[in-house]
Amino acid sequence: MTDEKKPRRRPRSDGQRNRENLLTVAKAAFTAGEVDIPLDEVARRAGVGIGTLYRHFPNRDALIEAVYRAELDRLANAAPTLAAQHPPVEALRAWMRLFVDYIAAKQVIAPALNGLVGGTCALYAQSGTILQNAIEGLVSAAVASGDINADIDPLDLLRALAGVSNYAAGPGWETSAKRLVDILIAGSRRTTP
Amino acid sequence: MTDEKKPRRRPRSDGQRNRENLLTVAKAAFTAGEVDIPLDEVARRAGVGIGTLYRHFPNRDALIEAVYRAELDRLANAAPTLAAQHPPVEALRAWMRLFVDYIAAKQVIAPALNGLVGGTCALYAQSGTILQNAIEGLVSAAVASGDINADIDPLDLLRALAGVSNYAAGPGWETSAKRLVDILIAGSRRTTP
DNA sequence: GATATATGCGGAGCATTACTCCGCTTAACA
DNA sequence: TGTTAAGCGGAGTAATGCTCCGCATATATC
Repeated sequence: MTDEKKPRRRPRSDGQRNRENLLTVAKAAFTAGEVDIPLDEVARRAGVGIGTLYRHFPNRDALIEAVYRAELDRLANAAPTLAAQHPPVEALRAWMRLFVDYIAAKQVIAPALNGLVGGTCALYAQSGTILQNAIEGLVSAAVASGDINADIDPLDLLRALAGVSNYAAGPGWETSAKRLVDILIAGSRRTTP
Repeated sequence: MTDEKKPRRRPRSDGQRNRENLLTVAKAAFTAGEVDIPLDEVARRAGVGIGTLYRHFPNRDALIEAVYRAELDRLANAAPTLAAQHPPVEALRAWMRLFVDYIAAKQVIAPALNGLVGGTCALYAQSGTILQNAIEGLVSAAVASGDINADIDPLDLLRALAGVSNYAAGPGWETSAKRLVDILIAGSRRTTP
């Protein structure tokens, strides 16, 4: 049934190079706040035709997802490291702060999510899974150690943070977001009977 | 300096009626999840020309803001009532839950915010002020009564809730959001020394 | 090297949609 | 009932997402 044909040829080198160029240009544009940049313009800056762009990324969302996938991976990969270095609750706190830092520094994830969540939730669902797994590991460890409540849904924490990042604006935003991290942690703590 | 000319005539009745129709249709569409509905279609459903739509609402954002302004007002107006009926912390909790209910029932605020926050933050800033005032009143009362921490920024709570509403999806969302309310309240509580 | 061919390139062209412009209509006022 | 300006309507414009298909070229074979 699964008639997967092994590719007979190696992928063409120029194809991969163009793909890289497109991702680089798109990431730069999104980071600079040009979330609504016309795709023609992305193709032009990358020095390829519009057709090439659409072959690599069948629509706008696909391009955006590809750009952020790498970023999200890096964020997710930090989770195990932190878990190894800190006690559970502090690892969770550290990761959440890292999340904030990440958004603050790059200002990349938030604006992109905005344009997407409305239409195709699929993107968020797919990319989000990576982050979900990351935070779930941290939370379950903290639950196991008895530090935080068992009925915490890790996704709730993630959603709250992502939400705050949406409205990131003004200079005081970052400290405000970190305050929220502390509130969330405190609110998740197991009420010592 | 303020050369405000008193309008010489009363506004035309059909003008107001058309405006109402447009708002009604737009609200219905947005509530039904058709956030990306073409404006021509809105005009058509309202039985007016596209030109009429654009005279009343110079662009898409203006229409969306007008639709939600009324909703937000109702939400904000509930705050004083709740404050009169409950002790401070419970009033705050009740209002936050109401916020969630509101979004859950209407599914109106969230998808609209999505399409907007990215581009023009002005809308959120303007409409948001209404909600900001509402929650600030509740929070400061709870601070005054000594129930919650003084360094809580009401906006943080609001942002977290709004954020969760952005990713509202799936059946279990509402209960999840209410759990978050409790987490936020618990995390805001003054640590009794 | 030379040849064959699949893989990838490129941009003209189509469809959709936000927004404008201006002549016509009609409600408000005398 | 006549005058007038506020308001109506939709054809038209510009911008943008996306498709299609002939052409170019990197890869594999001899």
